[in-house]
Amino acid sequence: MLFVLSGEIRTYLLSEEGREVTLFRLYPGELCVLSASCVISQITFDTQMTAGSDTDVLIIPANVIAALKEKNLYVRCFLYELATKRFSDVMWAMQQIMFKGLDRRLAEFLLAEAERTGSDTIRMTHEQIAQHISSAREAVARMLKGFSEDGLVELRRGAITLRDKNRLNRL
Amino acid sequence: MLFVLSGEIRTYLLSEEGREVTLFRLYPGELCVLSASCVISQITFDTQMTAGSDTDVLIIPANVIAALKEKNLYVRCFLYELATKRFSDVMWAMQQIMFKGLDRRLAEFLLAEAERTGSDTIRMTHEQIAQHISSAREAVARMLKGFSEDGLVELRRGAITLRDKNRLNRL
DNA sequence: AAAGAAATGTGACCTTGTCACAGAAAGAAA
DNA sequence: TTTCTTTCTGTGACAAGGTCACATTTCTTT
Repeated sequence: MLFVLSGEIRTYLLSEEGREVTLFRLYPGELCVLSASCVISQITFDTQMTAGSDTDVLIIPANVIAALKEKNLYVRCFLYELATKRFSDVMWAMQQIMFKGLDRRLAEFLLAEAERTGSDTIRMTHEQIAQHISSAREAVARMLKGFSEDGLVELRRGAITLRDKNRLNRL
Repeated sequence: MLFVLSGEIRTYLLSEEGREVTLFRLYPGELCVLSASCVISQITFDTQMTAGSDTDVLIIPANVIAALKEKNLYVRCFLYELATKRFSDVMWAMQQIMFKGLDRRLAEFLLAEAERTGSDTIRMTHEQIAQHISSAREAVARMLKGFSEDGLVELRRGAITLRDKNRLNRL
């Protein structure tokens, strides 16, 4: 089981062909049980995790968790509760991917990133953005170009500056 | 909270525009907590349910569940455990939808239905099949036509008969 | 039979993912 | 600085599958 101290962890599904679907991201202070699928038998799927930046994590070994889970009902309950919380995160991602067009997803992501980092300039490559919104690099590049032509954003290599947040919001 | 006595319940997400994404199906003897999102605060998304055939269900009122959950830790744990089980179901559906082509999804669905009902003739409309595999009726119709031209299935109004399960499996 | 409803067929179009490169910008090595 | 290499980004062609708008067909009901 993981506890994030610093940095950022992205959790995603990986298909046989190598396609990725991002489920959620973990930030400092967050705890995640999906890596403990060996302990929680109800979790029958596999997920991948990768650090988006330099990251410190505490790893609690599976056998420790398993022992605690057997001994203490509160721990057991807590673990399931955590899993259920992630369930909701995943459902949010699923609705985004299934129901919203790429333009909205991209706009929402850019706005959320600006909010999170406290800066209107997002230092990320198209590739990274594509991973986060579960799309393809080329599609993101084309969409960003469109945004840029509409004066919504300004593009530089490795960075995107938001120029008109209101109109981005209106998508 | 729902307990299915007979029939079949389909649980799905509904978008603002009316698109549906099927999450899982419930059969007799199964219990589902997603309808109890008011009781389990970690569940922050909404789902829809619809009966696929005449169905009998036991409905356990939210306040009963809520009371039990507060009083008894085992009950609380059990509820979260159920939610986690559904989490896995949903992840399975998600992988199907995101990673597999329509041909495979359709073939797998037909084979699974034949298995489940014990008959090689599946009595369903294209519309219903499309709902179950979260696709569009027209796409299913076209794909079935292809299958039929390849001699994999035989089509009649309201029913599909599997003619070559081996080749369907090989998709 | 006739009318109506339900199921299916079809073509056109749009979005987005995929593939295959080409060009540009930044860093590293010389 | 020049050159080489890596990392980004841009672009066109294509395919899958969802959407829309109807046309047809088949079944039910009256």
